[in-house]
Amino acid sequence: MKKAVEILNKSNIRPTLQRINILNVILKYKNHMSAEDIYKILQRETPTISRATVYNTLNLLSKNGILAEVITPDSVRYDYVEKFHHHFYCEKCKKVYDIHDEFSVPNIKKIDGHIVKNIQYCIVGICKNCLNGGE
Amino acid sequence: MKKAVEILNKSNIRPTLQRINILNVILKYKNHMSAEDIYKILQRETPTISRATVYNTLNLLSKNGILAEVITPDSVRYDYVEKFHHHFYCEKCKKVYDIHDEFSVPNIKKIDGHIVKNIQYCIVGICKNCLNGGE
DNA sequence: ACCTCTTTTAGACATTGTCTAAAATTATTA
DNA sequence: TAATAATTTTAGACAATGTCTAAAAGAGGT
Repeated sequence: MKKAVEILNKSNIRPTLQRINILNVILKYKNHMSAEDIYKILQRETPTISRATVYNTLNLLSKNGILAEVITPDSVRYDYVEKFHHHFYCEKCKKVYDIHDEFSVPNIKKIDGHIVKNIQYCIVGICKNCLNGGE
Repeated sequence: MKKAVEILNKSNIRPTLQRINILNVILKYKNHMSAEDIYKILQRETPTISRATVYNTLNLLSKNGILAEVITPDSVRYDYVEKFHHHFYCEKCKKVYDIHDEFSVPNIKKIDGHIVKNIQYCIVGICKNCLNGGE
């Protein structure tokens, strides 16, 4: 599985073992996980991984456009995005769903003098599954 | 300053002392504060106020449409909204700014089978003030 | 090898939010 | 009014999320 290494190299990010592992977790589970989720999964394999490394790496990958930060009411989730899409957050089960409907987001780089780095919809509600009583 | 009691009564929420105080803090400071901010301010006057009361009340007021929950990457902020507007979050100073530009938000009640309760933009970047070196 | 720069670690600390059982308050009924 | 029922608040433990720092480990260039 050399995809992670390629992705890192393309952005001139030194492909350390930790970074590869972190990216691989995201590529494998496609769950919109929080940093803590990713940290916990990695700890099972490599108990010495540091929380700071996970947070720093996720930040680095986001800054380089490799990951999208999905903002939810309870945490930031990370998503490896190949095709742009929106996200829906269920306030009951806390899951994030991809939304492929194409409503547009204004393409602004600056507003009222502030520099815009990231603009996204936060769509919050109760998901299909929870409406049916959860599982 | 519009009466907190009136606002509560109009929504049939029993105007207890704690609820009045909480709402008054929001009406007075127009700062897009987090629950913790509000809790800390109230503690100065009434040290016995409970964190749970603050969180429960903010929730109740939001559910009744009295307050808007502004979702940011680090916390939910509360805003007493008279006229609908958007928000900008500065990732450096953590401040939230009102944005009165009118780009529209899709008016959807349901998407992919999920019920939508709240849809808003998350606009993140560096604010005008921090660009000028902060204060 | 040596030196320098980058990266990771460990763990304390801070912030944000949830939960619960008991106490206090308010409303309702007898 | 007194007794009872329902609502609200409290205190504080607990949980989840995120930041920070100094020291150690690792990698690259000469």
